[in-house]
Amino acid sequence: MFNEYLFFEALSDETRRRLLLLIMKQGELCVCELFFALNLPQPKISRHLAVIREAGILATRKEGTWVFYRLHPQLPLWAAKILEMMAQGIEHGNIYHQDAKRLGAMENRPSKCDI
Amino acid sequence: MFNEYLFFEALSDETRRRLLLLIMKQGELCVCELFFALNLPQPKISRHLAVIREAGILATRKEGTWVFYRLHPQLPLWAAKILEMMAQGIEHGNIYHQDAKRLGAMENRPSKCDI
DNA sequence: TCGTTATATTCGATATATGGCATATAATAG
DNA sequence: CTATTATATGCCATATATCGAATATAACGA
Repeated sequence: MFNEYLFFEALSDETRRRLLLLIMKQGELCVCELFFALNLPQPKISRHLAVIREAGILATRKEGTWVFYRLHPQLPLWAAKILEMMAQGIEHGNIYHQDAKRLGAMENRPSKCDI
Repeated sequence: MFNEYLFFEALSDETRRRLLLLIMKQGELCVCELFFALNLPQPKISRHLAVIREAGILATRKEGTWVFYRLHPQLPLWAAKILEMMAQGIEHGNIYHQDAKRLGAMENRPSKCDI
């Protein structure tokens, strides 16, 4: 069940907030897209995603070698609202804009493939 | 100006969430009341309050030797809403109940003195 | 099978946070 | 002034988080 301690811990790191904002904006993203957008070492992305996932905030879906992350469907309402408010409050920061921009410039995105 | 990094950092510690919940519920509390309610060493209370205050979440008012803490009046709306949702999401936990109970049992509370 | 791509994990070093205890400061009363 | 109460801070030990680099795993195609 959902653990408030892990939830707030997950939000306390900027890299994790960057990941969350992108995922929330796009609905679902695979690791390589997040990796490309944030322009950080892949193991770092992977580890931070694991922290968010283990907090119950993200769910995953596998498709071949890709792993897609999305908001967890059973996320408590109050937690979902906090994430919404967080996005609203911070999305105007430069870092988040740059992430979105890089993602937009990415070619051959798995999300956009028709399989 | 308000710093999102410090804001989420402040929410990531349980002692600080306990302090915030009590202050939000009561409107304003002095350190000795929070100290009594949480039943933790006074320096610990003081330092955690400082973290929340330095994050721009709390404002203080001095009255003699007492220092009263309340939500900062210029808290951004999105941040205030996050605090509300946080309270809603976690207030049913045992720890928070016990804090409120101890506070209720405290005698000679500065807040309740007529000066 | 081997090689490639995508993702996750381990390890060890370093940074940051937290805690306890003692002490400092500040305000007030006598 | 001194003593007392309320609050804050300094110092140091310890716990926890984060990082980079290397490596492991997993799925797929040739």
